[in-house]
Amino acid sequence: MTKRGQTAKEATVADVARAAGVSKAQAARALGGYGAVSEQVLSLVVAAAEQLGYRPNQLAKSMTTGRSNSIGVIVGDIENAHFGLALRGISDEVRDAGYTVVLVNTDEDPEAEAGAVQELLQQRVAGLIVAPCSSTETAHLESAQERGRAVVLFDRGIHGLALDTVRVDFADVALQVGRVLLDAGHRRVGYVSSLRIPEPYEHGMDLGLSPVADRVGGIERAYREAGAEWDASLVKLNAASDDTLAAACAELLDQPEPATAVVCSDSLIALGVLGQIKRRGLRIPDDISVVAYDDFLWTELVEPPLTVVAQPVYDMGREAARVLLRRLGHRVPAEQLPLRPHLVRRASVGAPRARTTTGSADHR
Amino acid sequence: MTKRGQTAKEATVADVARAAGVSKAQAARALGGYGAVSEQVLSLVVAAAEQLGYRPNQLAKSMTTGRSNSIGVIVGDIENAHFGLALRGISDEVRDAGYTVVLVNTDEDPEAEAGAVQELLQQRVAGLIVAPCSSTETAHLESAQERGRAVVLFDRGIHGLALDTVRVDFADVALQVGRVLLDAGHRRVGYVSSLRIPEPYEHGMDLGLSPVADRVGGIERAYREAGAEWDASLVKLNAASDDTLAAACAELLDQPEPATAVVCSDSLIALGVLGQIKRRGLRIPDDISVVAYDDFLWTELVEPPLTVVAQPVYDMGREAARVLLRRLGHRVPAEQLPLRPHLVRRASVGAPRARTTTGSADHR
DNA sequence: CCAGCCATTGAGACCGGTCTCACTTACAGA
DNA sequence: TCTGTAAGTGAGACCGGTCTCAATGGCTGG
Repeated sequence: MTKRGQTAKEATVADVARAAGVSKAQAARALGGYGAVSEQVLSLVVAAAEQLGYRPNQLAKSMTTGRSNSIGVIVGDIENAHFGLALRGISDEVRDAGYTVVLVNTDEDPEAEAGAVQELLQQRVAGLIVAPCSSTETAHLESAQERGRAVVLFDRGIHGLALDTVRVDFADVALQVGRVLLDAGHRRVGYVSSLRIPEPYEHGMDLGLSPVADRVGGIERAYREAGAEWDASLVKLNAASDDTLAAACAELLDQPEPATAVVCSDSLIALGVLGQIKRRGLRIPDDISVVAYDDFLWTELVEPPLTVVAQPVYDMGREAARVLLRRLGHRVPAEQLPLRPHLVRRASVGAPRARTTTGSADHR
Repeated sequence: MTKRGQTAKEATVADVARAAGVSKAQAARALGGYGAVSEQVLSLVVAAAEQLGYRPNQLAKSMTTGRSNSIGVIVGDIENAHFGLALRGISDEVRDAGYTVVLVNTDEDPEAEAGAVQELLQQRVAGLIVAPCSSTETAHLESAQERGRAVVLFDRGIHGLALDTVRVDFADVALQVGRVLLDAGHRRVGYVSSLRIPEPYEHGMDLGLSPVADRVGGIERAYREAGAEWDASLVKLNAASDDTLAAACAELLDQPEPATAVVCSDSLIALGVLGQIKRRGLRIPDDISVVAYDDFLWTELVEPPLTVVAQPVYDMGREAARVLLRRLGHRVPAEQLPLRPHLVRRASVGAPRARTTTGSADHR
């Protein structure tokens, strides 16, 4: 019954044709469900295929047709639940259209990202969904686009690139975040993100179409509109590793005039920041207030529950996949999934501690 | 400079050969780095390739050589940080050997899993790493094995299948967990897992080489050795969705003699169980003790910090990849990564509440 | 009864690489 | 000078599908 040979050669159309006593062309037609095939030939071929355990070779199919059935997904860090969930959305949506997902993790490294694009293009994926780790180094994406490959950007857009981008607009919700902190009385609010940027953040710096731009901009605007002071030096980017994150926290917390509130750009950052806060023995929200982006289950279970900005990550993934599929000529629902973030107020934001103005921190 | 045509035909070896004025065979040799090629031809070809923007077609390469450069990974739920992290390990290890990862999410559905195996086999992946969602339905994995494809099982093994399996041995640590609960005075300890099993759990049921078997077995053994009572009906499997998880929690908590401790099979389950506990207004560890498998950052940040069994998930992923690569004839470090789990005692285990023996729950 | 149309069929080219094989040429050793 | 060896080269088969094209045969309308 079962072949013993380890390198069991797979049966090919030619094998099936031979077994069924018809031409290769006819067997291929019967198997592939195209062209004209008589009942008789059909059943002969189907029986032979069954008997030989024929399984079409997707590689050969892709090669001849030029159409691939896989799409490439490039993310900075699958460990990040944000991407995990998005990936799930992509995967679910794309599967219905008959595609599989080739995943590459870049560790938030632009070079690795460029390499991944190359590799996936060589693998002739039908299209690419990329969560770019840099808003500035984009040559590889442009080149992919130029080669006529469908590319969809996820989360982060890039100015001046005519690439489809799926991202949610954080302007409003970020403004809300700013106001919440402002109203609570905070004047020194930190922002921590893993976004790659060559230099430290400054006022009005172009962060591309990154959500970070929206989010920082929103807070800034809230303060500006209220005529309140806003310190851009408390925006800490490049916190992609444990070390850099720790450094960012140190800069925010271990200074004469520490931040009294910190906004975390995603749940992974939040986890790290929370750890740093805990290590210093600071209490939330008495000593420091915290707001995080992404509403994952655990944010409600920590003490105190975190005030967060919820975003429909799963649907964002689906939407990215839909945009891509559309570009590939598939029929997908025309309406766009509503991708609106909203603020979930819980208990991690409070009034800043009354401090002496002498500038010497009094904790620890 | 850049082609305008959208369907920009990619340059082929033949194109390069023509441009360089050499034969296709020579161009291929120069480009592929095999066979004998003179300096002169080499530079001519390289220049021509450069100029045409030649990019090898991985599909064609795989087809002719029969060697694919992608490996398939099938998991039940990428959303689960456990798999996310493992995937990362796999991805990192495999990339060094020049492979990419094709990922399929099965939603813990055995049928979807079987379909995924088919699909990936048709795509001619070099090998498969599967975290099987069932310990009983395994025909698709056997068949893949029989076809001479390398298959490595992750997390869950299957009795009687000669498949390489990467899993950690939980026997010792599970015994520890059992003793900790026993010593704290618990007599009714629940276990919640998403493992698919046709019927409810019973004493001595064969759960295959699933970690759940180890874990439940360890607790059971601790109680047996101490001559203490152990109620197998408190083992709740099949809790793969929000609903089934809620149902399992209801069965454990909303009964005359509720469980006084609950062990969560993974972090996703723990998140769900914690939510259910919170909803009921129960307090940890006063009203109920909790132990969870997988030590993710958030488990230390909840109140109280969770007592957990830590396992080297990332390394497990790497090890699975290594086993697979070895099977594919690659050289990888011979020693096996040590995959030892250990108990991290934090504050979520305490003594069960003294209860009246009348059997009426007094919470709420 | 014959042209015309259509369903069915097989031969063979093609996709873009790899690789075998035969052939040429250069050079070393005898 | 002759032979043996090795490097360099090109022609063409091959992988496993798809698809074009021409040929065949049955059936219909005039």
